[in-house]
Amino acid sequence: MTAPLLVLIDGSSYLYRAFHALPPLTNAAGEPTGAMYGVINMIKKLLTEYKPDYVGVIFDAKGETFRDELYADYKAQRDAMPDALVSQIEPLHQMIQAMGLPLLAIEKVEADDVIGTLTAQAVKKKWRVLISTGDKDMAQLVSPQVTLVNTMSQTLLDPAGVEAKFGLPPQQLIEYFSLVGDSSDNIPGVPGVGPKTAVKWLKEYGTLQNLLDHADSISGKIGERLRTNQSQIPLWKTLVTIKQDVSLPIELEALKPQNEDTPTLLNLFKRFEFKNWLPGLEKKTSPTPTGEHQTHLVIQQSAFLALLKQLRQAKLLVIRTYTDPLFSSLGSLIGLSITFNPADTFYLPFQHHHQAENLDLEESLLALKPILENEHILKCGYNLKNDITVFASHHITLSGLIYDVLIENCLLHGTQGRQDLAALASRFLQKEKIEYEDIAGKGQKKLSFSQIPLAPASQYACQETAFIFELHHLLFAQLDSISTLKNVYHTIECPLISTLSHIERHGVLIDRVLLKRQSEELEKRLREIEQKVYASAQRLFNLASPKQLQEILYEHLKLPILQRTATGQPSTAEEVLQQLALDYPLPKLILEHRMLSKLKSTYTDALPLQINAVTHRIHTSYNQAGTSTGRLSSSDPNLQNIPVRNEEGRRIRKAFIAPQHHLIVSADYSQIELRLMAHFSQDKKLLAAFSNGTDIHRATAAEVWGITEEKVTLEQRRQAKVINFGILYGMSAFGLARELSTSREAAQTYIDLYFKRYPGVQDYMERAREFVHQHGYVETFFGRRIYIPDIHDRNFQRQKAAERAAINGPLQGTAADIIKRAMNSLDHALIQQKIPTCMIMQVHDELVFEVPENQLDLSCELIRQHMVQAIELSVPITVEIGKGKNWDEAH
DNA sequence: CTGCCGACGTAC
DNA sequence: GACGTACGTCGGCAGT
Repeated sequence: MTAPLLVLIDGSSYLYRAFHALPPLTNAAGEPTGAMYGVINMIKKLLTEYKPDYVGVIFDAKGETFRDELYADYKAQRDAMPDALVSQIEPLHQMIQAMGLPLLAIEKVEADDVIGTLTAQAVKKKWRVLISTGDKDMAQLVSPQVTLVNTMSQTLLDPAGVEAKFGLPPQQLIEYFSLVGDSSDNIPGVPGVGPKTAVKWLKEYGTLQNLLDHADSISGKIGERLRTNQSQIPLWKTLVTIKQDVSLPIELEALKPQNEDTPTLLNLFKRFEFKNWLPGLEKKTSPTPTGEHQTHLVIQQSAFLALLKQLRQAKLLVIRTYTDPLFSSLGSLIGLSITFNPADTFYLPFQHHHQAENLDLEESLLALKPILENEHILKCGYNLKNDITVFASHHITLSGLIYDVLIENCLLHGTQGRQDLAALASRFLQKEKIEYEDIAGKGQKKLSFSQIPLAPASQYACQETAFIFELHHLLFAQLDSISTLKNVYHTIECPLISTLSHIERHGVLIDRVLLKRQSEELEKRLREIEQKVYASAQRLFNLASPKQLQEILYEHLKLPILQRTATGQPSTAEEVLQQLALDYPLPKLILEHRMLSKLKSTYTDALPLQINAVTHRIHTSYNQAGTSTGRLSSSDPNLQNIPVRNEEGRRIRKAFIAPQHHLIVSADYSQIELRLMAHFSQDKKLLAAFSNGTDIHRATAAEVWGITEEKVTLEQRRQAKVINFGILYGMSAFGLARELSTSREAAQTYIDLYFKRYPGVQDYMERAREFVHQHGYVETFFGRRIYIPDIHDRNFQRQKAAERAAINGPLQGTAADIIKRAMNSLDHALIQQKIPTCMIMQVHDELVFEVPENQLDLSCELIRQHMVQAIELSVPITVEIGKGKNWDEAH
């Protein structure tokens, strides 16, 4: 029987070498991956070649070690680790652990000393040891039982090898390095003494001590050097000696390789796109088990009753409703899938077209209602807002709403990539979901859910529910480990789900007739402009086509090309046409046409088509998981980009009306992001300006131009406003210059002056940049993370853009958190106090309400209070409230 | 006919 | 190249 083999891998040394030796690979998301790849590749080779009985992968832990304490300059020559390397450490550790390999990173102990100690312990047990490192210092550990291997250069070092390489046996290497020094650790040794001299001396005198005892007899300049440095040599010796007796929190026997955690490893390899290793792993994970969970199609009354019994005892129910897309969330329930353990999933058909096989909808819902409304039975789902709305239309208030895997994923992993259930299942469970198209078909003959035969429908629904259960299990464990995110989930996002459902369901009343009239008027004006344009250009063409317009302007009429689009085409964007309009007549007409056709196509024509036939209202959809910063987005239709900035556009808002005896109330946070900048930066001047309640743009103008506030002209105030907005977005001199139509130099002067007056703001920006480089995300006041993966992009411009996103992120994100908190507490208060005021829209820093006339003052006061109380900052929060018969008047 | 992308424009 | 976050419409083009 041969002695057990222990392989010790110097992870830090390889990580560093791989990072510098390999090309800077990244994945599609821009995360650097090269060093991880190199290290894992090396480990795999090593394992295949030596098949060790025990393995340890050792890394330096963060922080100082005894060597730093002994010698302040230890490794002082080394640059700070580059971000692109730092970011690879954590995932690399995860991979190694997922491979089942024991990983050691022990605080205050260097990897070398851990390796030395483990080696000594193994030698005592008569094990064989193979140390895999790129570091030549380790040669001092070599003995008949201990061999060194440099896996990158494929060289082995046994005692004979050491002798051949250094000219000395391993046991003399410590004294050798004490004399020669080690430039990679910033240990100088004796200046002037290199390998040759050191070997000569040690051969002649045997030991370092004997050499020092005879230091006087060494002649020449080199002898003098030895004598002057004599006192330092013991320190060098301590520093270069690898310790073999540190105390370790682990036994040698614990270094047995464990089973590989294939799913986790597969996740990591997928994320970092280590594609050549995926096939091997995928073979190991069992193929998608459609039969893994038992699906129960519940059509018998007896089966339904038995299920009810089990549901009542459940702690957590995963549910998912199915409706026909035509009626969407306001429509009625076609079926319901439900599970309390992923091994058994149930599908309850209510309105499928095979009528004989449906459960009775009314009767079943009546029986399910107490369970669905029971707050103590927690509910879990995917995009629960939809399910809440469906149940609400059946007079069921889904309660005990805790877990939405869509939102869990969004908080934990950001909004990158697809977030649909199929994508999450593939990404986190390595399971492929049945495509909806596979059961419903596509194109013309696409079936609505109620038309799909019962068997595939229930198979599909049960699989989804089982996946949601498993995803929740996985994602919640992650969420649970990050208390700040868990807090954001429970205090902000989770209550917001039902708040949004309320807003969407209530909808907004629209004056259809007014929009119709506006469309007709716009149509007329557009025709007139078109005729003029065709006359002027001497051609007929499609004004709405940038391509055709570009041909007319730049080829036919030969106007100067002032700017090009991202793809290199001559631009016809507004800004460019504004310029051209100064010298030519046509661009001005086109601009007017652009504005009017935008209004018509996007608003006056499109909005009426979105009016619900039953409620006569528009029911937008708010997406809670759609933006990186935590803002909501709105779609179908988007009510967050209704025009307001010019009179022409504002007419659209006149069509957003209150019903009889009601008014529209609009409440918006005043300068919320600049106030947050004041709070985050704690800049004295900015704090003071807000505390004094002065006009912030006027105050900024006064600071930048060095005048008193009274002397600020309207033009200066306007420019200061542009500067303030630019600051929030990290705008450059170039951007500011363009915005103010001034020179780059002048803009740079403004920026310099701004930072001089508000130094705290500059500090804030620098802190944000630093934070994002270190963590890959930034945080809001309440602890939400805004993930900025581009910060690791090798493309300089993208990295700069990522820094700007990092500056803006905490401001935009905290503002989003604040208004969400206000929405939740208002929604709750209005329901609790049975006030018939309804929240009907959110536009980032504005909330819009429909208020009965007789409740006006009370409601406005309530709204203001809840909005103001949503956060406590170093500066006051102010809310501006307007009222009117329509949204335009309410401003 | 359908789906995707670029260009443009609207909001905060 | 140069200002952060969204969504909708249109034309154009490649595919069915």
